[in-house]
Amino acid sequence: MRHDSPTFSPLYRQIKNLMLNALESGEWRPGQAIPSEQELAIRFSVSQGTVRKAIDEMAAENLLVRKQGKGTYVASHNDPRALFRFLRLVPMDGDLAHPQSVPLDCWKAKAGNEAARMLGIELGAPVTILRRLLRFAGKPVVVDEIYLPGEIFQGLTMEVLQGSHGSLYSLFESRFGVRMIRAEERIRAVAADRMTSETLNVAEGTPLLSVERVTYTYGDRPVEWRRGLYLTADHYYLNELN
Amino acid sequence: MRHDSPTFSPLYRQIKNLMLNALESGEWRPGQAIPSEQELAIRFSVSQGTVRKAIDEMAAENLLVRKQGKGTYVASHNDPRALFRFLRLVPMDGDLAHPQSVPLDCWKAKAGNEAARMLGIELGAPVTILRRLLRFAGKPVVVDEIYLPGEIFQGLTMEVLQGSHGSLYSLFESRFGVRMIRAEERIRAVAADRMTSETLNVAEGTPLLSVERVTYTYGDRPVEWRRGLYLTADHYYLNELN
DNA sequence: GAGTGGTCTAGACCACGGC
DNA sequence: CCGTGGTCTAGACCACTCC
Repeated sequence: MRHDSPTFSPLYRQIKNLMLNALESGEWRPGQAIPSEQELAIRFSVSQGTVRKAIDEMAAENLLVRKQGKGTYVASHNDPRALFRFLRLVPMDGDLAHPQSVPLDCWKAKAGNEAARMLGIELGAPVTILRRLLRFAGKPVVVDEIYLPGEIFQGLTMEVLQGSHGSLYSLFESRFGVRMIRAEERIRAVAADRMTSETLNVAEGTPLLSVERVTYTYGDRPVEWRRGLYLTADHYYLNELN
Repeated sequence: MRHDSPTFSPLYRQIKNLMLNALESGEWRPGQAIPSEQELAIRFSVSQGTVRKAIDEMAAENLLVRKQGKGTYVASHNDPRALFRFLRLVPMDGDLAHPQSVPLDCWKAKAGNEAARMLGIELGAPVTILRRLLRFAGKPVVVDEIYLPGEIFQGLTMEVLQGSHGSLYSLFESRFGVRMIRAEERIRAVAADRMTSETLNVAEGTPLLSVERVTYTYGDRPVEWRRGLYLTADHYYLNELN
């Protein structure tokens, strides 16, 4: 019998979708182990090889992490290895000390034209805006302005930010149940304006990297829009092309 | 019997290495089809599944391209889809016209300190230096200065460059048998100097993206070092974080 | 030793491209 | 219709982790 359906999708991909649902619904939480391949094979009534292929894809997408001899785990931004997955800025003298995040400001507003388009929300819908500074070895290097859909990030305040210690995405994951899984960055070179130059302690007009990022969660839903200005005197943005 | 060897490598990876040799030696050439999975299984005396897993990895690394129903092919920079694999600059108004490469200058020199380090060659070894301009829709947007090991790229002259029509990497592949498979880019923001500002037709001091790239061929051997200056008034550098 | 993921095999069948 | 890659299965055995 031929299979003429134009929407054909192989079994392992259907299994993958079921597993994505388990992640999205919160049945399996970041940091926790998911059931063993054998258990999943029984649960979904397929062979272990088919489950395996589904997990393979999800591991390649950084959704799951396999650990031989232990099990398969839901990826988490609490994992320190995840920090530099989204922050590609590297010190020129390989000083790998973690940057320090300093919240500058946090307020609520209504989505403007651009924010609404980027976040896929209504014009005028509530957004939370956050400004923060990143210090490397004490020196200010990055200023970020971050737009978040107000509905999802209710209760995000300066107090919450100041009480948090890991990365922002780690906080978003733990406190708001939002896991960032993919992002697009648009990079340009700009001159530092007055305000930014003061924050970064450089001359006005200094060339800076402008990094606009849209970040997506499960189902390719955009949940963050941010613009970062990077001082690249002692750092560079590292990108691997494969 | 336990396998205590610390250098254990699974069968499919050994097969992969054999196949990498076939690529490196030129037995299989860019654009051509490699033998079928069944033939390879017989040739290497393993099951088809094991060959499959080797090919899977190489396809994921963009070394091979699978085409269902036809066969598996050696990836080639002649393939138009390969163009934007290494050029991440995108027009702000989605104008997808291919950029035009204009060679400006080409001369031979001896490797300085930095070039020698980046290319992994001796200080003073011969290098070929190439300057070229990239135009998008007629407008100058990128100036590149490209350092190539002279030994590998013997016979690269302005005439050769002007007579070539595809991408540079396409030329390198066809004419010099050098296939670029991976690159690292270090990106910073800089101010346009006098010469660059004239070439790009902008004011001196205009912020530009400085993109330093080291490109590697088989066996992680560096074979190109280049510095590009990108005008990001009407374009941006697009990076996908996964 | 028990349990997990990782490898390898052999065979059946499906989807696709081209003759 | 054939040959190609793509999927799915069932089972054996290996490597790693933890108790």
